Amino acid sequence: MASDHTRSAILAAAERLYADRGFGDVTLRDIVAEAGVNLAAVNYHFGSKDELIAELFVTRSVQTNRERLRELKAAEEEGGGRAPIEVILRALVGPTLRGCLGPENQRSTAARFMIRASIESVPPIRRIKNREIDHLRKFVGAMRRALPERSDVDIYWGLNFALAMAHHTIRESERLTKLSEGKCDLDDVEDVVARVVSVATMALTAGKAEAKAPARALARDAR
Amino acid sequence: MASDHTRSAILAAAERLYADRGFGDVTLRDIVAEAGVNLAAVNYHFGSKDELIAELFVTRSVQTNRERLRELKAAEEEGGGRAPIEVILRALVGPTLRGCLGPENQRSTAARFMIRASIESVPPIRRIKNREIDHLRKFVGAMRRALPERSDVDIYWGLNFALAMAHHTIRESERLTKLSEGKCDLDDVEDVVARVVSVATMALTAGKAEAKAPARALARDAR
DNA sequence: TTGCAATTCAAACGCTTGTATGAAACTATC
DNA sequence: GATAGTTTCATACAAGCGTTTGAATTGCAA
Repeated sequence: MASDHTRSAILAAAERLYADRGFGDVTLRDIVAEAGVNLAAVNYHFGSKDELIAELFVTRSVQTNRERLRELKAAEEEGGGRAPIEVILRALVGPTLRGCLGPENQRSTAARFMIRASIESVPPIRRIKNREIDHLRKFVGAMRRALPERSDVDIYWGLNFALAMAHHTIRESERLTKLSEGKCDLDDVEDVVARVVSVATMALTAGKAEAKAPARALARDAR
Repeated sequence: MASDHTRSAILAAAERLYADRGFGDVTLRDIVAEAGVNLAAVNYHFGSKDELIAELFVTRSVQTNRERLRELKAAEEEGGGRAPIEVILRALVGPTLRGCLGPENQRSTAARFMIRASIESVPPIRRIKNREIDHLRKFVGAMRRALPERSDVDIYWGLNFALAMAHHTIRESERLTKLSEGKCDLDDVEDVVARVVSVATMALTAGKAEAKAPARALARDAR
């Protein structure tokens, strides 16, 4: 089994290069040069380039998913099997946003890699994302419990919009910064989380009893 | 100038192939075979592969942008220089959604091409999207006029979330259908538009006077 | 130390890609 | 109907890619 040195050097180099330059123009030769290993090592240890990318993405996304479920479970246990919708939504989008946003200079390689994965979406990554549905169903279940009078259709749309706001904000963070001339502070991650959760909560609760508080205001003072 | 036959045959074939199989695995040789023209014709008429892709995307996106601005202008003129926020948002997301969603079997090649462009985002397309900011500023202006008491930051976030919901729904329409086991009807485009507009309106008006109507209901019967 | 499996290595393979070339075939003008 | 300009064509090019090969090296167990 040796020391795994070569294997992890490849993983680290690949993640760094993909994060910096995207999947499109990073070749295996770039990766092995950065890692200081032989070209054939990639195929020896991973089988193929796609499997290398897949392993990188799987590693990072199970981390995020685990964090999501941890928050969800904690919230539901605290509430005796039923968590408030805001907290569920926060468990859904919080880990992703925290993992990908934040001050650029202190953004981890992993974070930058996941942003790339979100923007470019190469085949091996897409294949993995398609298997994420079971994971999302757990959130659907929790949301149903939190909003028993809401129709399934509304639940699905609410979930879709929550993910939409989180992922799009990550993907287009640069554009939003430019459009707003810096007025939208994407480094204040908790403010972003609060905004997304607030809007998603409104989407899910509008029309019945109206969200307890204006929701925005209460989420706001994290700032 | 001849008949332009070759040029447009290439454009049509390229759009069709990209729409069907994505940018990743369509080569120039595939395109010229489909178009029934010579390989060198692409470089003769377009200069390079990237310029061909760029021309395809520019053509389609100026169509969408023109439609957006037409709706926006009509609404503002009708309201004497100030349109209701719902109508502005509808002008923003309506054309895109109508252009990309709808029953799959009657979805135009152009629509499927734009969905691909939204998912895969190759370099020449990304370059063009980055120049879209000026276009968005016109909507920022309209939104400011509609909601003069709202801060710029809130306006930008509202715009961001509206685009997020529209684009993400397009990108992930397949996943949403699968997750909801068909309960979310993505072929009912006007319902999707109404949902996005409704949520975005709430996001932009929450905390002050509360959106006049549940917004959803009134937008609903467009169908 | 010997033997064996795991790992590393340089080199090459085979294929595909976008692009360039220069001759041939048109088209229209005078 | 010769001429000039445009467009098409077969073909080749050069580069880059992921992958494979088989020999060399290493590390560990007997």
